[in-house]
Amino acid sequence: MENNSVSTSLKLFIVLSRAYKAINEHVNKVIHANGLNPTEFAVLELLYHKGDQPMQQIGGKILLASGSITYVVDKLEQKGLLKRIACPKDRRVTYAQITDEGKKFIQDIFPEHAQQIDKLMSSLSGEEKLQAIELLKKLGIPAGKF
Amino acid sequence: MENNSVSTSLKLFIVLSRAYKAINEHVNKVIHANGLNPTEFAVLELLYHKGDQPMQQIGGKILLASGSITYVVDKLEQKGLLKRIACPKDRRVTYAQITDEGKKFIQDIFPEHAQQIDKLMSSLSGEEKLQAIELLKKLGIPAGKF
DNA sequence: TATAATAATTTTGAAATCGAGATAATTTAA
DNA sequence: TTAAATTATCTCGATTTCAAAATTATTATA
Repeated sequence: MENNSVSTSLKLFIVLSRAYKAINEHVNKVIHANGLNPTEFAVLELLYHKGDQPMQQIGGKILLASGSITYVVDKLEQKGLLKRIACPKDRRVTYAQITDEGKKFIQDIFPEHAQQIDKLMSSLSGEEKLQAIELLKKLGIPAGKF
Repeated sequence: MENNSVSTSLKLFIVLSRAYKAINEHVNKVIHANGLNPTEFAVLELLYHKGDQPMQQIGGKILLASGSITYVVDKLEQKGLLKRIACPKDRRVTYAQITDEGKKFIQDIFPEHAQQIDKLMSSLSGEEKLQAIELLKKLGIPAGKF
């Protein structure tokens, strides 16, 4: 049974992918219906919940290449949902800052977003969700080692 | 605590996304190093493990728009890893079939692929993996309801 | 049997993402 | 202090994906 661990891992990989994609598909629909794509939403939500961010850090947090950040921030700036702020201490750095309009947008959208996710996860009990969180935490972190 | 369920679900959504992306990032690197992109690999693996598939079904199984299937199948056909077979019973339908070269490719790649996934998941014990599989199964399936 | 509705695939144009290189600013080291 | 290395952002070209429309084939209906 040396093979057993590998096939269990493969199975886990498959159900992980399915679960992620299935849930995301629905979440993305709501975001899209509100005129943003998932990446734009992720950036805006980051700024809303975590405050101003240097462009570069955005890339690290939502896993996006530097060229893509410029693109997404452009889009959001064109829509008036964020603005660029030059850093006074380091002129290489530009901060992205959510605008009042952006805040209003997130405030309008977020409750629906959160509730939809809750609905999509209603097949698990509260206890099961906590179990899943613990297991997935373990799974997510150590991948950096390889 | 009416809010508690929602915030637990949000947390689960976040760790699910992180785990998926973290693992996928590494898996994709190996695939890429072998000259395919993740979508091409998914199509080829599907054909290898499940046999010939009508174009349309491929889209359903790996969650891809019809136009994208044409594109990916073109790519794989150009690389000699699959071929199109006209359906004799319904001339609207085209089957994608893996070639011998394609089979050889998967046979070469798959063990490394599987072992890498096993490594990436080594932070969980066998028992934990089985738990995670059960929980994620529950999570993945019912999303179709919404 | 025609006609209309449905279905499968392809085509097309636009959007999103990446990676590599360019530019500009800062820091380190000689 | 100058030169080299590093860092942050942006630009550009290529790839991948989608959505909508076009094409071709089949099935259902009048």
